[in-house]
Amino acid sequence: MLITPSTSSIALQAKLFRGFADPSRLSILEALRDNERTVSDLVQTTGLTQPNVSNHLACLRDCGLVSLRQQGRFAYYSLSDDRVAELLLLADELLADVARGVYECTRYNAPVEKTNG
Amino acid sequence: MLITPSTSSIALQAKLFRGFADPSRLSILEALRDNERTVSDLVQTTGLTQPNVSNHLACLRDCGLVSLRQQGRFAYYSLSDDRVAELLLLADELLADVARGVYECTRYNAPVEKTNG
DNA sequence: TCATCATATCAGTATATACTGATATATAGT
DNA sequence: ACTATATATCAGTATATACTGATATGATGA
Repeated sequence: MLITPSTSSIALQAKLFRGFADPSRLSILEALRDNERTVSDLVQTTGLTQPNVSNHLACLRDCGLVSLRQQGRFAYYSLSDDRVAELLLLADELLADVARGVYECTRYNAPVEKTNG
Repeated sequence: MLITPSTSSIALQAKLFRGFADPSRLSILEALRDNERTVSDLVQTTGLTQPNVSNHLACLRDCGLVSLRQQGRFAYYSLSDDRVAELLLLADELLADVARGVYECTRYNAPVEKTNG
């Protein structure tokens, strides 16, 4: 896209939203909504592989959405800011009204989800 | 990722956030924040090509983030819900505090931006 | 030191998707 | 009907990135 004076802040915002724009990262964020969790906690909760969870956590951390508290062998992750949960909540509410539209949005599908086999 | 009872709502939310998670779509949403706009308006404002703008608008519309009012040859687009603007605002505020982290997030780059040439 | 556990990182692959250029559709004016 | 204008759609390409399996790192305990 064209580069304008305000482009960089737009790009930043897009990056921020990309933190939320993936089912795996979202399920991690959801799991962190009430409690801090270890990586293996999150692996159990989300069903993702451990490297995958770690990778998403690194992204979320780089982007400032989650914080890390290291204790011995364990890495405790938590939401870094109340507004992360607020954004999730607001999205929930918006979704309640536009859900039908989102359901029918076939233009950009979520990544294909593999069933066992 | 693993499919659980709550997966589908997570997937929906991820789709919703993907509407916001692209610089081009964000600049369109920003342009719509105060006024409804025609497609060619948006082409001018964003510097994107017309097919590209139309494509993003179709996505945003399918996902319920923008509304269309057709009038003759012109298509007037606007934000479909106040909460879309609210989400943008909340992200702005969050960004103000985590901007440094987002800047340094090299894990997932924004799509390469082409300069003239 | 050796084994185990928790987590992070790496290489490679497959897929999703943002973009362009060409073209189709539709409306308005002459 | 013809032209111009506004927008949508299509085919094709390039890139970003989510994922897996293997491996590295680092802490704990025997």
